[in-house]
Amino acid sequence: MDKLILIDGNSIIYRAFFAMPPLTNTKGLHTNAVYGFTNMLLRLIEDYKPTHMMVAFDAGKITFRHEGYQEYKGGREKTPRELSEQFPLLKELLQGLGIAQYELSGYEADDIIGTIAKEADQAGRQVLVVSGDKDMFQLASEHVQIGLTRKGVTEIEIYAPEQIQERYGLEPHQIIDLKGLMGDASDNIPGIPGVGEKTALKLLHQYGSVEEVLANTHELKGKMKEKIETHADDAIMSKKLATIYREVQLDKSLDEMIFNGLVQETAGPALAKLEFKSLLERLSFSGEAGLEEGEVAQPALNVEVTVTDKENMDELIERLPNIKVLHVETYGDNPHRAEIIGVVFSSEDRHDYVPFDLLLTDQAAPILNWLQDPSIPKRGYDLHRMDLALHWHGIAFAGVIFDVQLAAYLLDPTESNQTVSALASKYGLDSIAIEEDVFGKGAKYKIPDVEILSNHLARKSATVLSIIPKQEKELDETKMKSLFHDLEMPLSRILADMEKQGIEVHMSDLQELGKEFEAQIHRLEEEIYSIADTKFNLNSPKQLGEILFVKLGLPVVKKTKTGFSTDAEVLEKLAPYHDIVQLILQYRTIAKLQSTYVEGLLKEISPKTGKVHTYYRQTVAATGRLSSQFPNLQNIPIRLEEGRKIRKVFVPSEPGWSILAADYSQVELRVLAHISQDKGLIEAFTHDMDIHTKTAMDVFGVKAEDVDSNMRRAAKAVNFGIVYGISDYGLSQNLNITRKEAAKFIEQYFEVFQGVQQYMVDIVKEAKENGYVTTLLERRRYLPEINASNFNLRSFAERTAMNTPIQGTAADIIKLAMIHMEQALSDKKLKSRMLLQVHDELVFEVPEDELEIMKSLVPEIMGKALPLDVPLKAEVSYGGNWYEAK
DNA sequence: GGTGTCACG
DNA sequence: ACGTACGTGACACCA
Repeated sequence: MDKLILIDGNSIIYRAFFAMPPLTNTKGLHTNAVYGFTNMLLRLIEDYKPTHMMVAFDAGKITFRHEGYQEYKGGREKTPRELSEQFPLLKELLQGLGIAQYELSGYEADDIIGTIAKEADQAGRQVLVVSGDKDMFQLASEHVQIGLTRKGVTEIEIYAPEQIQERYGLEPHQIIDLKGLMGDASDNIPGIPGVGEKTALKLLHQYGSVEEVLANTHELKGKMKEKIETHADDAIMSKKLATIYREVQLDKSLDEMIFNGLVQETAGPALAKLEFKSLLERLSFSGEAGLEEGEVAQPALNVEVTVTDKENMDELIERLPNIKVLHVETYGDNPHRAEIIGVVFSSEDRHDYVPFDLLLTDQAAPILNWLQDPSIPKRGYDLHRMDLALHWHGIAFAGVIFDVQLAAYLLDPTESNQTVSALASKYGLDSIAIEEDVFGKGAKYKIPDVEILSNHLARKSATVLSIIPKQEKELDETKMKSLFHDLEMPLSRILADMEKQGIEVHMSDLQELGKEFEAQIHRLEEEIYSIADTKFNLNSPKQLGEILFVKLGLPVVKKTKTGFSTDAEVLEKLAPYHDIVQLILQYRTIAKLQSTYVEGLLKEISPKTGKVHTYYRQTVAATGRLSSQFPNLQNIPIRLEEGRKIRKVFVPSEPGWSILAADYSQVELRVLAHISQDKGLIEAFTHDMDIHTKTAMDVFGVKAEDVDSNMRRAAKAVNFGIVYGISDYGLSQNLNITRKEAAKFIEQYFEVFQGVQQYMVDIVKEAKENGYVTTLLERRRYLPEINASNFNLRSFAERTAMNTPIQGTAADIIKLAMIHMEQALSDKKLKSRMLLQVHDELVFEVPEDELEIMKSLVPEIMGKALPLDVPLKAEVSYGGNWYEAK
């Protein structure tokens, strides 16, 4: 039995546009409407399994309806540019998916649909018309149903004549009479003024049609009669306008609409081009009935996998010289604690899977030697993680030269989905299963049978292998080859070494500190409960809000999505009203220290080493910075004394050694001075002036000795603001002043630092032209929203354009310094070890006899990391623990 | 899993 | 008029 689906393309893309949140691809094209459309399309295909499909579009602006009525569809909002640019995208996608589309000059989509539906109906074929427009109801019949989109777009509601009867008490053909009487504001169809749906329905239930209503006006009375009589012509014309023309001369046959499922070869690339990754993944692996549980549908990808056992291991050993890609499959988020499931060794024509246990047998020794030989180049995806996992299993992995994840990060640092599966889509390669489908997620994680497992891992490894040349080309085109090979790749080795080394935490001291915090927490809790006269969960913002704003009736300063805001900023403002507030602030401070820095840190101490081994992530921060996890050692307290004490438990791992820390002084502002070439800023740093005081002098026009603490504080905030991509609103919030005052500060600042102002203008312009910004070392960040018509999105992108080159260049610089530092330590055969990086600070542990040399070596190397037009300065300090190194 | 809060640069 | 400072990660709630 034939089943036709006819889609009103214009209507659905409109609905989709307004139903979907904004969405742009990396090229800055809006794709939300196409995305919504596609989602709906896939759902339709799944649910209705059509044999024929066609999407109709309006063609041109003037249709035959305008011949009689110029104002038809007048008064409509102009189609937003964000939508109009999506029409060609949709049409191209449909072509790729293998779905017929049709438009005919002078006709609207519904006329085409009406004509086809009529023919199909007469032939007895089942038809589903999909639209967001109720006008389509007039087409309903025994064989023709109308699918009307609901609130969103993916949900559709089916109307057969019975449902229309139920809803309006009308036959489908009477829908045009309804429109004739009540009109349609969105199409500028007038109808009869003052007649809405209710009146129109009443009249139609009585008389049946517009003509009959007009013939019987004598039976009506009052205003109604008058209006209908004076607007009789309008009603007739409106009915005509609402009538779908069903006699269009079509030059398209039913055969051209045959739908045999999506055309895999072209659908993949078309979806990939739009960067619809989730759809790509969904398409490849769903809706294919008949799979056993745990089995994953795999589209054709020529991968043969050999599962290694004792008998055939020698084959693999012989092939080792040909291996191009290595994949170590791990389980667990924290690579220091990850289990290793197995390893794949890939060359173009063969993939060997080795279960990890087998790798630890004597027979596998040559394989281990291969893994540990630094002169043998290794390529793969996330080698950093593999290295750590192997390390804790006693294998000293070496020789990495190309990491696909790291390359993917440089090519688009804002892409959060960098899985091999996502990269396969990006490069239009045969898709591979997503991890969740193979292993299950969370508690349901289960390693599948070796057959499925080895096949999946081999496919992954094969994909990695074919991605490498594509990335090499792209890195070349984007001038990031050197950044990749000379900076990020070597850095990944250094980070892994720092992480393996770890930093010692004095456990019993930390526990002692925990006891002190515990006592304070207890005391504060008691006091707070007694003042509040009730016990409640102090850690629950909801319950706390209830106490403060309902029970105690304190003024509400700020609201969150879910209720009252109780953050520190709010509590500071409430402090004068009630004694309880200060106590809550203290409680919050100590509770944070206790849960995150005492209990949290204790949990992370390795029983094996007595140290914490953080994991630096090199592929998450959009600006090029590192991030730190398990535990995060980049946010250990320092600003408040209570918290700063935590630093005392970070100690050297060998007796007699010291902790030495060196931090860059004002790197970001120095970078800004260099990039902007601002004369005043360069001058200030050349003479190593206190930059905030200098800013205060210039902005407020006073002498150095007349800068008071308030002026310096304001100047400091302005400097921060500049680095963040300043806005008067942001500055006013930070300084607690009015927006006008903030704007005045900014104006004065730019008056003095005109080079900075020019930079801000230029960088935004550059971003708008290129679609991206870069750092000094050519690190790149795309800003697809830089030309958005939405003010917020655009402003955000503009601030990012100002900030990223600054923050990113600072990140480049310290990464360079780390590479130079590691080189120097090894050249000079020093025993000192680099342990931590905190954005602008490096932390070492240093033996007694190297203190002197390190005190001068570290700042020297940091200072020379990258020559700028202003000096770079690093300040060094040391002591028996991290607290004392201040 | 999302939200609020807070620690750092 | 619009309403956010830039970049992260961890913890505790709560549905």
